[in-house]
Amino acid sequence: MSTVRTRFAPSPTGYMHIGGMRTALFNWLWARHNGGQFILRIDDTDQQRNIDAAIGPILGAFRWLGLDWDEGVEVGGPHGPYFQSQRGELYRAAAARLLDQGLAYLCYSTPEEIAADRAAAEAEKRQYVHLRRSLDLTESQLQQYQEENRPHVVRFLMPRDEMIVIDDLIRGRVEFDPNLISDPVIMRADNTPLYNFATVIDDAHAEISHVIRAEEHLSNTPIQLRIHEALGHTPPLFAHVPYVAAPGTKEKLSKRKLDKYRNNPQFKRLFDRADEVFPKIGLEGSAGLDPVMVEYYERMGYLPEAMVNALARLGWSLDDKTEIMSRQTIIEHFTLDRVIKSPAGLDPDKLLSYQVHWMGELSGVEKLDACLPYLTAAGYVNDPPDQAVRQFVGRLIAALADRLKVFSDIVDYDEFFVADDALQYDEKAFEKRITKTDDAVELLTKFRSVLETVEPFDAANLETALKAFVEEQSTNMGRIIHALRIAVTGKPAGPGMFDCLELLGRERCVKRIALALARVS
RNA sequence: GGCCCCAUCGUCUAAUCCGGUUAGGACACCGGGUUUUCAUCCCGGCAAUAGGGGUUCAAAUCCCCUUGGGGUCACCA
Repeated sequence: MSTVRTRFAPSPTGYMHIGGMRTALFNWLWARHNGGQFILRIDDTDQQRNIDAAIGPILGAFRWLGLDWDEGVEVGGPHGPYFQSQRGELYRAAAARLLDQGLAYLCYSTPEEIAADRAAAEAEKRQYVHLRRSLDLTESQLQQYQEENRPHVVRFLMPRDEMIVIDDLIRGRVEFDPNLISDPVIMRADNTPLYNFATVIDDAHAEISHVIRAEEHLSNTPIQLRIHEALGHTPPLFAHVPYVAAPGTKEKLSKRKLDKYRNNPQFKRLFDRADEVFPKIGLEGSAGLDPVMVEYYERMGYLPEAMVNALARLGWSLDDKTEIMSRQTIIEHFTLDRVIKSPAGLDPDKLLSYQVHWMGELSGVEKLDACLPYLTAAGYVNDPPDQAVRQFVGRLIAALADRLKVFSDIVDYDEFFVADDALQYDEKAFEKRITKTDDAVELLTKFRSVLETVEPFDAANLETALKAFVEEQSTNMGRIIHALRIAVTGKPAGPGMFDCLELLGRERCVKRIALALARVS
């Protein structure tokens, strides 16, 4: 039994797409499930200028999600280098071999000639297939061209004799007619390789056992299969996973359609949230980080556990009911035969429900450490936060409980950090609960005096005090508690009222009530 | 357009390979309960085999056609 070796080979584009991440995850999962290796290679056949900036966010996404790689960029390994741009010799040698054996040929057809051939075919309503004109060149012509240094590419000579059969691990048996496939260019005129060629060399060289990739590569597979054979490789097994669709659609999720997604009801909420949260923490908003990127979720404060759980469930299931799965559980059960064939739309609501679950597994300290950076970035607390801040935020997080769904939610609770006279009020709620509730002012005024004497000033004791107060005034909780909440926090919703009071402390509560009272008149 | 892939609740999916389920679960939504608010939590409800032909005692499941969606046809990856 040979080892399972999978790979993910992103091009250095500077961002990590959600769909690509899901494909990477499946590769990683399959390797881990089988105790094999996962390789991270960079497909930069086009020379890249700022490679570090271009791969940084990609590696960052892998690290965030905890997808480690056994060989590849940064970690090295026995099959390096792991940048295609540094493997030129390998490709040139392979091309030379193919040329020697007559399995590839120099193609001198100019782009104009090819365009003309294509136009002619179209005019006759015939399917265009590359004409192999250069095969008809005489020995002397070839020699002459070579002496002239005439520009040429190398084309792989597609064997036309039999149907190409792919036994795809996900899609089953798929057949292609080679007579319909043009001889692919494998080396450009500048002697650099094309993807279809480079990937074959690299996969074989790295002894990749399973090529798990997006289904748009299915039509490249017959070519790659034949190139593998021509080179004498045992081809890897192929598994083509469906693409990830935009929420509620069957359309492939694409960064080029961002503007359209702003009108997608589910995505719209994510964009809006980005515009709300990111500027507060010194980022650009949805124009800089959008929900097609993995980084969006990281910056927003989603948990890697939630993301992995959600991504794994996109096109794969464990059984008929298991939804919540840890990384270990997923690794244990992940198999390619349970990957579905049809595209799946990312569902932000479902992602959030996983998030709520995994957030619930965290300890207070873990939440604290994750929330603090948001508060310092927003300027709500000192940087670095001192012990008093840590303690206060820790208590706030405890009071927030399940209300904190993603870490960045913490910046919504500015009322616990701003100066009393800078408190923002929800005007509608203020009006309803204070201005237009006839005895609110009176009750607030009286209860303020009570607050001045409550000792100790903690939630339990405050609750007792308020109950006694309500009884004494022959009123009910509802008459005062809402008014109190608005007066003290400015908002109609939030943590338990008594927790809010305790958190703020006597002095601030008393002052805020006075401030609110002053607003009425 | 050629070639290839796909098709179950609004969404993610189970059951499809190997025909027999009241077509199951989750998210969302709606209703109820818990809660001082919000959030959580608990209970209940709504809701699907794209259409048409076959084969069969029996079809979501096998076959064919139609329709719809998607991918791909580069000196991109």
